[in-house]
Amino acid sequence: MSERYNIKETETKWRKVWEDRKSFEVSEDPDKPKSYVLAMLPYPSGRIHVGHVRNYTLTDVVARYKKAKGFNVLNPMGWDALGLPAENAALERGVHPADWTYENIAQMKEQLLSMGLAIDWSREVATCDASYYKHEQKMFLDFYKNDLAYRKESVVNWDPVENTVLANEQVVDGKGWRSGATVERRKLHQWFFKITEFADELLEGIETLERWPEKVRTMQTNWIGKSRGVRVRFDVVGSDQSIECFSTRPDTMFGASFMALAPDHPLSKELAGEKKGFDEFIKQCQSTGTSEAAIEKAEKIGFDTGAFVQHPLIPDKKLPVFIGNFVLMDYGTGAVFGCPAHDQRDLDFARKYNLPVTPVIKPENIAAEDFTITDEAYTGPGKHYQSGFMNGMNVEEAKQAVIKKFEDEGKGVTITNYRLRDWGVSRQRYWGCPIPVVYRESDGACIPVPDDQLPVELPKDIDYDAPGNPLDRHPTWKYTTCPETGEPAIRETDTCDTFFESSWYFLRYLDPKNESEAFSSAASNYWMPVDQYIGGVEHAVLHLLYSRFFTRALKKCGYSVPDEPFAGLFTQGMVTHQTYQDADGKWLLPTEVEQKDGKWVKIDDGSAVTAGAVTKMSKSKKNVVDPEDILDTYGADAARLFILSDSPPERDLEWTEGGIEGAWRFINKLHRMINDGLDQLCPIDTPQPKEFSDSAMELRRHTHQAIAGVAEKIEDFHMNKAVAQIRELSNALSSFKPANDADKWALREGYEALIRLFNPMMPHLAEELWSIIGHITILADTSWPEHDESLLAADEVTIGVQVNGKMRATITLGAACDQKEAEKTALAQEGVQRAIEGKQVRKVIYVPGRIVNVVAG
RNA sequence: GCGGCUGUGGCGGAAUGGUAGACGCUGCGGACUUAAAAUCCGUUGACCUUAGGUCGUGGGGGUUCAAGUCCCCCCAGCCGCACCA
Repeated sequence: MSERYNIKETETKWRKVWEDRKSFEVSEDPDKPKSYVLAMLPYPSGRIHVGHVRNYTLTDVVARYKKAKGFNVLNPMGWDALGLPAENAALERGVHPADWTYENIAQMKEQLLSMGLAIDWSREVATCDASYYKHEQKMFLDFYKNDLAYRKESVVNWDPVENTVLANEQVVDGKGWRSGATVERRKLHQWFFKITEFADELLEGIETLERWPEKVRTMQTNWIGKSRGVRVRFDVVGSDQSIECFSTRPDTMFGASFMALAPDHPLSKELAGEKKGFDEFIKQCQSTGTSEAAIEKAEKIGFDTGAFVQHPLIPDKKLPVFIGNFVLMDYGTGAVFGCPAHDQRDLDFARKYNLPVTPVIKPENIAAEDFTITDEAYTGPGKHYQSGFMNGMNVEEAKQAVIKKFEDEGKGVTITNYRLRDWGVSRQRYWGCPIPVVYRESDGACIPVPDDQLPVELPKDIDYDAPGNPLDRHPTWKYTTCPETGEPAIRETDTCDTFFESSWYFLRYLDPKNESEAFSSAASNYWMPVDQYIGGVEHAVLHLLYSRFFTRALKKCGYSVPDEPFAGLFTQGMVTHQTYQDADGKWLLPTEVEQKDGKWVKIDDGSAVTAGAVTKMSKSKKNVVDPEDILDTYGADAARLFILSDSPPERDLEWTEGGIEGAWRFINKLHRMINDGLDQLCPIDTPQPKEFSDSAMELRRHTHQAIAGVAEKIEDFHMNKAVAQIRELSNALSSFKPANDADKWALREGYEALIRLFNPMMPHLAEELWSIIGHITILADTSWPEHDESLLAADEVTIGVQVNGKMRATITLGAACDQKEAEKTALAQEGVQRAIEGKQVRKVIYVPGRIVNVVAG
């Protein structure tokens, strides 16, 4: 009997071997195909969570598999180390953000190391190192010089809890994405990146991202929000003012019955500011919440300014001008014309304020006199009528015609409107990358810090005793001189949004020791783009859109990068866990409860516990497990196996004790099976026998099917199915009892394949067993096994026999069996005979290897 | 409201239009043991007393020799976007 598998000792041993041999360190090798496999870099919070374990396990399977398949695999790791939590720790505990961050990195690195990941740690990067953000500052200045970064005063999203500005992408339902505080609007001088310059390219690029999830592509498309339309000028009656409207449906112009301005439209106040009730109305608009629920319920209300605009196409028609709470200043021009017959919102508004409803498009099969609009706007296709020169045209023709008329008469222009806004990057925080510009005191000129003075480093000595940005209060840091004139100057005290760092880190990994430039063209040309990127879907628009902007922006500045940074993207599901509450409703940790006689109780006092919903692991609900405990108790391989085996990677994974124990049992079983079965294997390197028994051939078929199947499943990210097939093969191997030397050869072939197949999932165990069965090489350097195509198909197959589509029997036929014989065999079956009794066989359908269906009636 | 995804045993989940439930978890029975753990063997969709059947992939229609899979119409859950002109 073999000794029990000593997980800790064995796993540590193999990690040491990989480390000593630098198994996963790579360099550019033009003779080998490359594969850049990347996991989203973690924020160094101090401890890894199960979501990280899932992310890195998936990445590791791909990396190890690709390596075995002969690719030169780059699989790096680093730390997204700038950001708010470090400053909060500083505030709460008085530790310096840098110290806190580097300690966390050290701790988390230990934890990651214990997972046995095939990472090239020589390329490790921490974004808070000046050696990292130095290059970032250079990029900032390159953007500035190429007109991709600019500074302007603008209304910004101010998070009152984090005391900083947020980008539009970071505001969710009117609340800060991290703090949850209701965002305020403030006017500040801010730095922006001109992401809108690439709006069209970013949109078109989405088409090329064939290996991205459809969901993410849709989200980005919606976020960019392109719409084609026309901007039309309406002259205000009795004034020399005019108002511009954006419309995607200018063809409905003849049905226009009012105009609505945004409450904060400059003309709103000018046209109606003196009117009674104006101030109250504006106040009412502002008090409407921005939450989904508030918008859903918010009634469309308007305020009649009393002013009119001239209809641009109908000389004697004037439209009343309202201020509408539903009109957004941020979108289009902040003014819309209302065509109630063909827009539901306009119809609701028109009914409320008794405005005319004039239909101008009707379905073709209805006569004009029979077509009326009651409480539902008509938005379908049809022909125009009551529309002057557009009469008889369909929607598309009418659009063309009216746009041409506007353009000819100089009343309007075709424009493309985007929802996407430029990316505001200024943050009033200390723990970020300093924006490398100074402002000359004499004239306020904005002067870039010259390259040779980079990096602009953060000062070490800061205090958090007062609210606000410590950089701004620092006694000396911001006082400097103008690099051009030597006059006194003030440094920019805003730092960059931390999404800056994550927008290009995958390029720094390519060349992390390079001091003179962010990365060399040679490295970029060899490794880029990332072949497989893996991470959470929560970055669908933020990080993933910013990175796509970055490659384009860098390219424009002369850097050697492809347009698209990530050729393949995989978004993993969340890790969930059951929740537990005690009698008082207090949340309990999974480690505080146990199941006794089918009921959940508290371990310390046996009191009753309510087991609740299975939800995403969260600290507030305490339904978390600490990966370190798991790695410590069951080892890395068991944790990795469980994470891969239960759920498809794109779906949510429920973490269960039973699941991790099941994985652990399988690992022990494999170890036992091979240790106990060593004497049933032929010696290593025995030549292949010429003859095999039927049972050995069957075993070999299992083996070769698994080799082909597992590879295919890993490539398709069906890791759960790959694990299932590995288990099937192991079942086949463990029940095989060799009776002769050829059998022993077949069994060794199976074991060797098995070990190589599960190596990407359980690399420690795989190395151990590989060595136990006699190899002196290591698996990390061993190629993927090759399958023999001729062994995949069986000589005989068992197929079902249906009568009128219902299963009645199964028969075993030779692989080459023809229709006639199949028919004969099928009809001879007792069950088939019973089913066709008294009926006439009309037809027999035979699909070789699949089915026989007897049609009788 | 718009867009997307999902719906299969007690549970997680498998099924190029062709034997529904692979693989695993749980449960049940048994072996080993003084006993337990571990391990091993058997069994585990529902219903009909059995031979053998019947029913079963959220619901309803349809196409087909054959539908979990394709088409149409619903329902439920999750996610994203949203007064977007």
